[in-house]
This record gives sequence, structure tokens and C-alpha cells, in this order.
Amino acid sequence: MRNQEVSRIFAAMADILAIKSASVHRIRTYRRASENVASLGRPIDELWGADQLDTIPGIGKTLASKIDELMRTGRIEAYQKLKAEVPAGVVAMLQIPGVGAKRVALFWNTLGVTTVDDLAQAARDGRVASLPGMGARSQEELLAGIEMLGRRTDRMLLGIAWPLARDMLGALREAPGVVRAIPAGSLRRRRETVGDLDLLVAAEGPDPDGAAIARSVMDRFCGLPQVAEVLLSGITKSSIRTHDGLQVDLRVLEPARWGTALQYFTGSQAHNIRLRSIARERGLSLSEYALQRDDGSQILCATEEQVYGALGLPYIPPELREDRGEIMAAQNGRLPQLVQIEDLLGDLHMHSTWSDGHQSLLEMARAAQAHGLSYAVVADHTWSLGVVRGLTADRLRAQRHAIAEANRELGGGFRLLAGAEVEIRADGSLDFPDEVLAELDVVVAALHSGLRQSREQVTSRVLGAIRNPHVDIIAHPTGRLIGEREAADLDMEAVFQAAAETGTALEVNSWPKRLDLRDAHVRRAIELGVMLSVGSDAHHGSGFSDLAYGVATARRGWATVADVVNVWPAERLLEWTSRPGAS
DNA sequence: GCCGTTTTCGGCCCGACTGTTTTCAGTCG
Repeated sequence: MRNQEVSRIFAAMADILAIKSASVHRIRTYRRASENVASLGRPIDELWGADQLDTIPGIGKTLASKIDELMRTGRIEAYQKLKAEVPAGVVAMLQIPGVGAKRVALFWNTLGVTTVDDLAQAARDGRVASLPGMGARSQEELLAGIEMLGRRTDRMLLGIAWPLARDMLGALREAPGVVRAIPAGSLRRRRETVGDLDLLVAAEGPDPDGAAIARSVMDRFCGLPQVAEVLLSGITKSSIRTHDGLQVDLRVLEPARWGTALQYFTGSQAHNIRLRSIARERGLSLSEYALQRDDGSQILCATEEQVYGALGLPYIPPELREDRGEIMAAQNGRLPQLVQIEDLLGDLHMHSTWSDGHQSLLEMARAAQAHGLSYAVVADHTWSLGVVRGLTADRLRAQRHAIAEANRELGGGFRLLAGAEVEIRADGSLDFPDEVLAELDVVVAALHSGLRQSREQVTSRVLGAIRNPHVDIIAHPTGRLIGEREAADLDMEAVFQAAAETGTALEVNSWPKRLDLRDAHVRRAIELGVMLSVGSDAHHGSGFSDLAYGVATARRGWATVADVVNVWPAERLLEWTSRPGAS
């Protein structure tokens, strides 16, 4: 799987071309190609093998031939040439906040600096301030930016960023004149990680242009307890840095322009560029403030539906706005009806104090019920995972009695189903024999060890589990932990095909750190006819709220209710687990 | 470099903020 390698090379080529002052459109082409390859969801090697590289959006003849060259020879001559032209240390200067390609070229060409350290020294010597367009102030900013490089934070998990945004917005809602306050940007699109937060506030007040109200909201924002540093503060836009290093941008606008503003600040950039092209075709110019006709008259949009409507499109849910075909789907009336959190009737993956959970069966059941579910599968770990007190066959049977008792206690309003999160062991076997699995309502199987095995080994383990007639769901299939652990080196195409054949569901695990399957895999799985289970993996009653992240990930993969098994009532689910060939 | 109801050339989104500037260039999203 060489998607990341191709993506990285194209991004690097874009950087170098920018420093060389190539056409901005050509540079953008490389960046877009880089992003599209990274979010492909299937191995680029396969597309290459099938001579289908040109089916990737933004990949034409030239880039396809470069990928082909990489696959055949292991290198891209044009990339090697570019790298030889611009020293790596010069390219690295692009990472400095406030420094773009033009300034990098300026520093390199006039000061002769070829590393960030050299550049810092030049700034300390005062040589930067004398450059055209630079001054004492920008020299200071440059040094501060270089300083920042060292303590830059990684992208933040969705599950951490979301509550942070919620808290900040809660405080802003109390400011006078604020009528709406929500997160925009990648957070609203529910990307698995976010690089910054974009907050959007609609405010109105007594003064005609709303400037005083906007100012007061900005002041409140810059004074929030989370703020470590104010980066910039204008009348429509302010940026701060939080104590944990996350940049947060706030925009304030009038309610009448909410639709265009929300649409614009939600992005993605690629989606917006495409949308604005469509506007141009209709003689309109789209900005965050309005749709403007050629004669200068404006169409104000208070809702996003109006924005899309004016462009002849239905509303496109934020999770789809990545320029991955959603606009064409919208034009053709083929947008998917995405699954919603309210559609989930059950959760097929939760734990209790019987293994490593923190609450009893009854407590977990009541928490699930409080989250709007009507059933949940008790899927505690099994004995091979000794560190979490995994269940032996005897304890598993004892647990079934406890589940029956809990169900009596719960009355008819909620139902616990008997299951287990069975280990797929390093040798490929499951840690319970078929006759034990056959006694369970739902069997979840998962990898927890041996994740670094060879592609052949680890893939064959998962395929074996999928083909076991008792196994209903594969939990967190790739085992990745975002920012901590790479996914196992699985042949995902083979996994999807086997799961589609056997009717085994693949989980979209809702833990913010997992989100596994990830969005691109969800989309590919659906294309191949795989059923999904959005699982909370809750170890505590509060864990069911993570389902929102799992649903968001499924939505980013274009999942509808028809693709998800836990939208079914318990009876239908049980029919499915006892399907032909299943236990 | 890509792409096509503007179709093989000539387009390619739009605006805020900042600093160094007397009208703009660079960066960012």
C-alpha cells in the first residue's frame, strides 16, 4: 500500500514548485492530487495494476505516468530533479508560521540561508529586517514563528476537539447579541483529527453595522480561560492559541449572512473551490458574505440550503464536503441519505465489570437506554486477553445467567444480548471452540495482539475469523490508534471481499482514538457490499456518547441506514446472526 | 497539471489580516 508515499511525494513536489514560483494552479494540482491519493480508501498499487490511475480525481496523464514510474522504478525522476534544485532545509522553512513560498524564496535567494537555523541566525543578526517587504516587526514575528516550530502540537483528536469547542461556544453564547454559535471547519465535517478550530458566531445589535457587538464578542473570545495567546484580533476574525497549543479562529457575522458564512467556513477548501466554479458558471460570485450577481447586486442567504439551492443543488451534509464526488452526486440527485445517530437502535460492542469495563451489566444497560438505544450486546473480552480479566468459557456461561437476570430487572424496555469480543489469536485461531460461540447471540471477533505480523499472516487471521460461521462482526478491523499505532498491514480489499461474501459485518469503532474502520475504508467497504456495525466499545456508561463519532465516521464514508446492522430492531438483528452459515 | 453543457485551449475561488506600505504583497484558510 503506497498511497502515503505517493501522497507525500506530490505534496513535497508542490512545496518545491511553490518555492520555484511555478504556476499556482499547477501547484494546487499537485496538492489536490496528494490529498486525493491519501484519502483513496484502496491501495493505489491496485489501481495502477488495473490501469485505472486516471479514475482518481485530479490525476491526469502526467501525474498518472509519474505514479507509474514510481511503481516500476521505485522513484520519480522529476521529483529527484526538484529535490536537487531546492535544499531540504529551504523547503522546511515553509513549516514556519507566517512564512510562505515567496518569503522562503526571498530568504534563500538574497540571504543565502539554506536551513531554518541559518535563517534564525540571520534574523537575530538583523539581516532579515532589511529585506524588501520585511521590517523589524516581521523579523520578530519570524523568530517567534521559528520558536513555535519546536513546540508545535499535532492534530487533535475529534473526540477531544469537539468538547473543547462546545465549552468555548457555550461561553460565547452568553455574550450579548449572539444568536447562533457553532463549530465550522473540519470539526463540523467531523474529520478524525483537526488542526485548528473554526468557530462561527452570528450576532446582531443596535448599531447598524454590528461592529460594536462584534467587537464585544471578539473581546470575550480573547479573554476566555482557554486562551494562552492572542494571534490576531480584527472585527470579523480573531485567532487565539490555547494553552495546549491549538489555534482557534472565531468569525462573527450578521444572521442574514449565516448561510454563506457557514457554508464557506465549513469547507473543505476543495469543495468550496468547486462550488464557486459552479457559481461562476451561473454568473454568480460566491463568497462568505453573499452570492453576488455580475451587476453587483447581492443574494443574501441565511441558510446553507439557500446557498446550495441558488446553485441548483440540494443540501450537502458537511461530512461529505471533501470534493470526493459529492457535488456530482448532488447534481445527479444521487446523494446518499446518510445514517444518523437517531437511527441506531442498538450497540453491538460494549463491556462490563465482567472484563475490563467499569460498570455493571445493569448500569451499562441503563446508560445505553438513556442514550436512546433499545438493546446492547455485552461483548466482554475473552480469556486470551489476560490483562483485562478476559472471560473463560465457564465465566461466559455464568455471565449469560447474569444477563438474563439483568433483563428481568430491566423489564421490557431494554434488552441485553449475550456476546463476547473473542480474540483472534496470533496463530489465527479463535480462543473459544465453535460450540461455545454457538451459544452466544452475537459474536464479535478482534485482533489485539500480533498486529505487526506480516501482511500475509495478519490478513489470513482476519480472513479466517470472517469465514468462521459463528463470527458476526470484526471489531476495530485494522487495530490502528490515531497518532500512536499504525494499522495492521491488512489486505483490506481481501478483507472487504470476504466480509461481503459471508455477510460478516465490519465495525466502525467509535473510540476517538480508533475510528476504525476509518472514513475512506467505510466508503470502499460499502462499494463492495459490506455491512457495518457502528460500535461504541463503551467501558463506562458515558462511552455511549462516543457513538456520535462512529456515526460521523460512517457518514464520512457515505453510509446509509441500509449499510448498518445496528439500525435494526433486536429481533431482526438476531435473525441476521442466525443467518444461513452463521451461528 | 487538470479539465470539458465554455471540450484540446484557456481558464483555474475569494476575502481578512498584517506589516510595510502611501496602494500593495504575502500568508492563511
